[in-house]
Amino acid sequence: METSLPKFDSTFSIDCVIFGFEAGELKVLLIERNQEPFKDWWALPGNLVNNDEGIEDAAGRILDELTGLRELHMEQFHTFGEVDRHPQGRVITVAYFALIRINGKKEVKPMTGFAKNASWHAINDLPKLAFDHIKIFETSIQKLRRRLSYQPIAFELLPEKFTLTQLQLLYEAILNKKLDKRNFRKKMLSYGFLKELDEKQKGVSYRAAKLYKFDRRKYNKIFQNDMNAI
Amino acid sequence: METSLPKFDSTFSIDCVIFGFEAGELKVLLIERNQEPFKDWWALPGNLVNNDEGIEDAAGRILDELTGLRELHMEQFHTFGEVDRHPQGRVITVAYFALIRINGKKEVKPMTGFAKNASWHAINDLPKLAFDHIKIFETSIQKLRRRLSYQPIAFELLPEKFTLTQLQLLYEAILNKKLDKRNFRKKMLSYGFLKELDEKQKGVSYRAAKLYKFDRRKYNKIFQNDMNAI
DNA sequence: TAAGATAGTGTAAAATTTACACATTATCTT
DNA sequence: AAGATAATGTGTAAATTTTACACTATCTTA
Repeated sequence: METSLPKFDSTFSIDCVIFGFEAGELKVLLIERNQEPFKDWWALPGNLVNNDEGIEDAAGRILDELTGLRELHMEQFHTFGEVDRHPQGRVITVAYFALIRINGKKEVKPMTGFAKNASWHAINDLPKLAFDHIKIFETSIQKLRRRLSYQPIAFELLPEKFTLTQLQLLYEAILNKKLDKRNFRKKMLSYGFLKELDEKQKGVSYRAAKLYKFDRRKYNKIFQNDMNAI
Repeated sequence: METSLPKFDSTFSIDCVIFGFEAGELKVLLIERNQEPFKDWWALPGNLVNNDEGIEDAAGRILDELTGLRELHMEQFHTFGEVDRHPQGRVITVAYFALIRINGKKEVKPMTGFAKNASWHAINDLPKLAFDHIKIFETSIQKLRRRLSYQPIAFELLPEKFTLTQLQLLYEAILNKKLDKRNFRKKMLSYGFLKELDEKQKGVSYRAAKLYKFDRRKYNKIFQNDMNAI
């Protein structure tokens, strides 16, 4: 498979680990490759960076092209630069994670022929991945966990209005451990950046929970001197 | 200065923020450039990555060439990829910080003609830096602060045998705030990874302090399940 | 042997974290 | 409409951690 492909000179690419939260599970968006090498394998969405675009811009563009998703929260987390990462030549890859509210957007449509398919996979049940993408994924989850404690990233994964139980389930999914309900709620509310709405959950067949919103303005006020955070 | 220089295609480089601790101050090693652009300016040691070397290796090599330092603790912390970072063309730079025990090695000798000089600068008193190096530096110190709380990096900056006061001064320098002596010592010792030696500080004109060593084996045992750390 | 300089030490109050269980509310079923 | 079902929402006491705070001990030098 790999021997007949042309070699290229040093190139530069971006890979994205796109996280979503659905049905109490943390998921990652993978594409099914439509090109050699690793044709038909699952992979992280990624592509080469153009010479005339900044890497942040490139990350946004690539994400859009491969998944049709735009304007997501994206953060760089590591750069991978081993010489043998790619069978066709030297590729240095800056990895980003992106956070998305899956909501209704369950269906994702690749915008290029590069990927023939894109779908969500539970992080505990990933298929075999192309290149060194499993390593990139593992690094991403470590960084995500770490940042969860000092950046308000959880709210990028939830709908605008959410219940405290949903928030807790998300924390549990990211941290991969159970949390105590009362303590979790007490702590979250104590920060003061959650705004209780006059609205309740709908469409559930049991007592509906109160909805909350993340109040970014308050968050910024509270953590402006930073170096603290959640 | 910049208009007459040739343009190059996209290239890939590494810059290092080299931290040292001396006389109670956190310092950074800068080189004085010997080439355009920014000839005679102070800059972070950095250079292009070769096509046949991994970026970790490149970081080590570049550091060695520009400063004569080897085998330092190095960690990647961010990649800078704006299109206009370099006047001669597009350069994407992976930034590393390196930690060094200044000890006797105060004199640093660049091994290439690329830098005509290298010297230590207190972080609160840096000269004007070439390119976007001040931004890289600022990012590095933020990352360093963050990592101080979950990785045993302080010990990379101290001599093998150190006093608790030295350790505290280092923490204060990195975090840029005063700490309480009794609380600091209590906390540090409570971790259990500092080994008290039967030896005392020498050459001081006052009561000599006990010396301690960082016991990495114990550290690893304590934090093997990690996600906690200091 | 006195002066100078830093090392080394303990405790109480405050704040935070942890552990833990049941009554409430809404829906659904019969 | 009564009961079953399913998740919401709530408080307290104990344990732990963090904070604030000041004096004696030890060594060197003059």
